[in-house]
This record gives sequence, C-alpha cells and structure tokens, in this order.
Amino acid sequence: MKHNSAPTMKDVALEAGVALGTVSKVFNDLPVGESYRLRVEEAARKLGYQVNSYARGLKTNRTFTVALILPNITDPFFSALAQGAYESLSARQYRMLLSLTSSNPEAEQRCIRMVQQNKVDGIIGLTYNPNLEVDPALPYVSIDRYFGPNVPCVSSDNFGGGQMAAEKLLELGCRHPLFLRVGSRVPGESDKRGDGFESACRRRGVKCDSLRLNDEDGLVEPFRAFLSQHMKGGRLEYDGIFCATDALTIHIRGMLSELGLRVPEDVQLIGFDGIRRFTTGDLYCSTIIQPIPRLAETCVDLLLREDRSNLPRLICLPVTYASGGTTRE
Amino acid sequence: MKHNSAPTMKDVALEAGVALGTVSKVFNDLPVGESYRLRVEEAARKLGYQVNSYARGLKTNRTFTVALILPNITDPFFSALAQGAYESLSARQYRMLLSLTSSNPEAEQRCIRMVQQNKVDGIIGLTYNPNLEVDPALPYVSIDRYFGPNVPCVSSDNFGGGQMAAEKLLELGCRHPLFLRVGSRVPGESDKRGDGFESACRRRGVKCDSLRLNDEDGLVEPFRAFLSQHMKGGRLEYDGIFCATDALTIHIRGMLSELGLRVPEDVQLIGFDGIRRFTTGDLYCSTIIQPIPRLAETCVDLLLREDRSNLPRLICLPVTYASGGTTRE
DNA sequence: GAAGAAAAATGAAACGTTACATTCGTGTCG
DNA sequence: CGACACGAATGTAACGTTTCATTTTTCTTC
Repeated sequence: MKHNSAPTMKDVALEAGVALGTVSKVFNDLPVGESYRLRVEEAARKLGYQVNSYARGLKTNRTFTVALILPNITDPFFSALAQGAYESLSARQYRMLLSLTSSNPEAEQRCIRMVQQNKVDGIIGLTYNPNLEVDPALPYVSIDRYFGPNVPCVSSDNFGGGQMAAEKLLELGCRHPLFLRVGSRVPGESDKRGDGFESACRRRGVKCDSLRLNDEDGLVEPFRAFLSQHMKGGRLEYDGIFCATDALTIHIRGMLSELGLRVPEDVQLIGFDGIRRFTTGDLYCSTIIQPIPRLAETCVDLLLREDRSNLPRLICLPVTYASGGTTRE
Repeated sequence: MKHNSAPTMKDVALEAGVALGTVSKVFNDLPVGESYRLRVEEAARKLGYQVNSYARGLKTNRTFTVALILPNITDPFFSALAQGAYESLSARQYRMLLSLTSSNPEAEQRCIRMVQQNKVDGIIGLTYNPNLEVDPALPYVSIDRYFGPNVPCVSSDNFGGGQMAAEKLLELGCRHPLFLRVGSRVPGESDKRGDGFESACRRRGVKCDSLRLNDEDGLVEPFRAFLSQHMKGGRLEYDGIFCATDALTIHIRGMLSELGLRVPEDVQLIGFDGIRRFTTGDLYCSTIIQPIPRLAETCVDLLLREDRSNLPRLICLPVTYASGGTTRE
C-alpha cells in the first residue's frame, strides 16, 4: 500500500492485474469475462474501493442527484412532500439535495444557482419568486406554481377541491358560505381553490363572500374586525367557512371559539391539505386531502422521464374530502 | 458560440482573452490584477458561466456538501433538526444532502455507502445500526448515540433532563412516580433519561417504578394491562408519569382519558423533546425541551471544525422544563 | 492447422477544474 | 543604462473516471 488516500480504479486495476477499462466495466455492469469480474470485485473489496462520483459526474454529466427546493422543512406539508420525494428518488438510486428558502425570493435564486453549480440532474422546486432564472437545459419540475409551457407543474386539483368543499358545505346545510385565505405574495395554483369554491356556490345559486387576510398584519385583529362586522344578533352571518389551508383552519377555529362560536354547531369549517396530527395521525379538521406522496412521486417521474420532448404542462392530481370534526356529519 | 453545452473556464478565458489560470483565480478570490478580474467577470456573465463543482471537487477533494442522515423527515423532532442543520450549513456555504433510513440498519449502511461515494465533506448521522461501517477518514458526528472515542456525539443532557422531570413531579406533589418508555432496538444517549429520573427519585427517597413498552406489540394493549394491574379502588397507583418522549406522552394521555383518568388532576405527565404544535407552536404537554437548533448547530460546528485533533467525545446540551398543561402548576 | 471473424481486454484521451512551475513585464538600484 | 528582483499572468500536469479506437485473445470454418 503506497498512498494513504482513498484507493482509485488504478489501484484496483493494479491489484487485480487487469486494465483500467476493465475495472470501469465491472462497476458499470458492462459485459466483462466472469473471471475478470471476480478478480476485480475481490481486489475492490480488499482495498475498500468506492466509486468517486465526482470523477464520474465530471465525465458523464450525470450525477444521480436531484435538488429539492422548499420554503422550509418544518411545515408538515413540506416535510411530507420531502419524505415522498426522497422515497421516490431513492427507489431509483437517486440522491436528494435539500435546499430551504424561507420563501425568500433571493434565497430561492441563490439556491438555484448553488444547485446548478452542483450539477444536479434536475430540480423539483416549490418556489415563489416570479422571475426565477433557471438554466433551461436543466430539467425542472415546479410544484404548485405554473411557470410556463416548458416547465411542468404538478399540483393537486385545487379547483376541484374548492368545488368539493362548497358542495360538501351546502350539502351539510350551509346557507351562507365564506371563503377565507391568507394573502400570498405571488399567485400559484392553490389560488384556484377559491375559484372552485365560488364557482360551485354560484352554480348552486348561493351567494358566496370571500376574505383575504394579510399575513403581514397578523391574522387575529383583521379577522376579529371582520367577524364583528358580520355578527347579527349574537350570531355570525356565515354558517360555513372554507379555509384555504388546514393551518388557517386551525387558527380560525381557535378564534371562533374564543368568541363563543361553536364549531361545527354554529359554523362549519373545511380546510385544505390533509395535514395529519403528530403521532396520532388523524386530521386536524374536515378537509380536502392532497395526495402528497403521489404529488412527490409524480414530480420525480416527470423529472426523470427519459423522453423529455412531450411533457405535460400542468398535472392536477385528484383530491378527496374527509371529515375531521369541524363539520356536522 | 461553438458548443451548446455549458460554458467552461476555457470558454471564459478565451472570451476574456486571458489564461485559464487567471479565470480560476478570479473564481477562487485569489489576487488578480483588477483589470483582469473585470474582464473575466464580464466574460463569465456574458457566457453565463457557472463553476462546475464536480470538476472542482475532483481536484480539491472538498465538495462543500454535508450529508444528514435521519430516520425520517416527517417526525417534528427530525424535521426541526434538519431545519437547524440546513441553516447552520448554508450560513457556511455548505449544501446538505439528505438521507432517510426509516431506522432500518441496512438502509443506514446503504446511505453511508452512497454518501461516501458522493464524497461529501462530512456526515451528521442519527442512526441505530450498532455496527455501522463508516470511513474513519470522513468526519462524522453522531446525534444521540455514542459510537466511541473518535466519533463525537452530540446530545441533550438526557440524564439532567430526567432528573429535572423527577424533581418537578415530586415538587408538584407526586408520591408515586412512574417512568415509561418504548423499547428501542439499540441503546442510545436518550436511555439516560430514565437513569436520571430514577436517580433523582432515589436521592429523594421515593420509590420509582418503570415500564418499558414494546412497540412491536403495539402500545395500547400492554399499557392497558399494566394499568389495570395497578388500579386500586378505581384510582391509579401512580400519580405522575415521566414519558421518554412527547409522542409517547400524547398516546398515554389519550389512553388515560379513555379510562376515565384525568390529566393532570389524577395523573401528571411530563414528556421529553419539546415538540411544538403545528401552526400554534405551543407544547403538546409539560415537557423537557431539547434545544434542537443548538443541537444542530453544534453538530455542524463540530463537523466543520478545522482542527480535528482534539474533538470532544460527548457533548450534552442543557435542557429546560416547561409546563404544557399536563402538570398541576 | 491456418486464416479470418468475432469477442473481449487494453490503454490513451478527455471531462473541467486547481496548483504549481514558468515566463513575462515592470520597476529599481548600482 | 544594464542587470536584477519582484509581482503577476501563463500554461501544463494532475484529479479519477468513462469512452472508444486498438490490440489481443478466442472461436469458427475450411
């Protein structure tokens, strides 16, 4: 043993008494005479050889690494997405580079740049920056945000989910539905939740109000103000609220009960996402469930598709409704 | 423009009319004449050049990438850890490769192998496999599991936290404490929680029972059986339970209330971890809080320390107690 | 058994960097 | 005014792979 540094293919070739190219073939599962393969494998084991994927990546321009860009990893929706993406990727022998942006457009751009330097094979991104610059040669799949015809976008059926929420609420006896969302910086596919909700109400001939809370102002005060405006004789004008996310639903439920309004007796609530409780795994509220693992898997499938000539522009995955105690059923 | 492939340093050098080495210096912040630097930067911008970190990694043996190995990313404790690790790493311009193992020893070994191939600069691992083979030349920091004198282990002060729980429970009037854990495959630092608890009880002259639930059998039935054995005239023999994790605490609280036992009136509960609720951010239960961001930051610090000659063997970070409604205070 | 074809192993070139030994140019001092 | 020294740019040799044009071996067939 001469060097104390990591053994290379050359060392293995020397040890096994074969040529460099032969060693390469063995580690790439290319046809090699059985006796050679055995000798090489033996030598590699003895030396503790491991392929250097940086050298390999340099030569082949494939790194078997995909970057996942998310706002954060603590939000259960994002962590479920990451878990799903990891599982789909590792099933195909891919590694996952995780980048977190705090929903900050500059951080998003920095991530993209950093990740492009790293020469990943593709990016799955859930980003808000409206004018991200990303190398068009690098496969990119966007979650929940449509960038244009040459970047596939994967999302749940937000419109359909909104309709579903409306129909459920009406079916459960609501007469005055309200749609509630917190204002996001930038339009995304999830805005269609409200569109679907309103469309279904209209079709059923029910008037539907909507309120957009500004998260910079804090949710609490503006919502209180809104509520007091819409109280008539101690009762809330609205008897059903569709909230754009489960997180919002939880907040709203808290605020309603502080004001003495009972859920679901006085007001029924439906959320969106299908986030589940830590350890018990049950839902926080009645909600439209996004198929998170399928969402992640679809992203990976699309990203790693061999034939990239005819990719779908926008994929909407079906959602389902489930009761979680904030509706009367 | 000749190639349609990504521009290289050679292209930049050609465009700027300087030598290859000069371009390299510019991108490594080495001293270069100002006029040259400007020319190179201009050319790079024009061509859209980005450093190829695979080529760089091959040459320098540094990749500015660290692997984080966790059982999963959906458990809030792990995702908080990942978030903290990401923040500490990205502050130092490092990228994070995430590997998930499902606590499966073979998956753990596969991860290590895969990650070693990828020539990361170091590994932060929260693993259970007792005989992991990891390249001793590769910096490794273990979370919560002591591997030996040459692998630094970062954990919370589990023993101290256990003591703290005992003291709190006794102070709040408990006379018959119980320690509850679910059996993990392999010993880790977190086992000391029970040791600390028992030691503090002993010192105060209080008898302390302990129960180890086997998670393969399911928690529910064995715990029910245990409870019924320890009921005396409709009252539980134990008036305070220290659960080894918050997750367990939540389960236990559910089972107790199903049996008509009130928390905290009849039984007080203290958990461990300091997991916080989705969106509201408050605690699930009275608990010993682990300083998760500091835990993560410490791992990164230790891993990226220049001088690796004199690393601490075992670091215990201080924990704190906070009430979360499952104790009487 | 020799010649030719097919199959398989070989080894050199290239991938895009960095690092180092060279060369070049400028300014200083005798 | 020439020689020297110093700083700065240059260009080449690695880094550890893959790939492909060669060479070598093996097998057919007459």
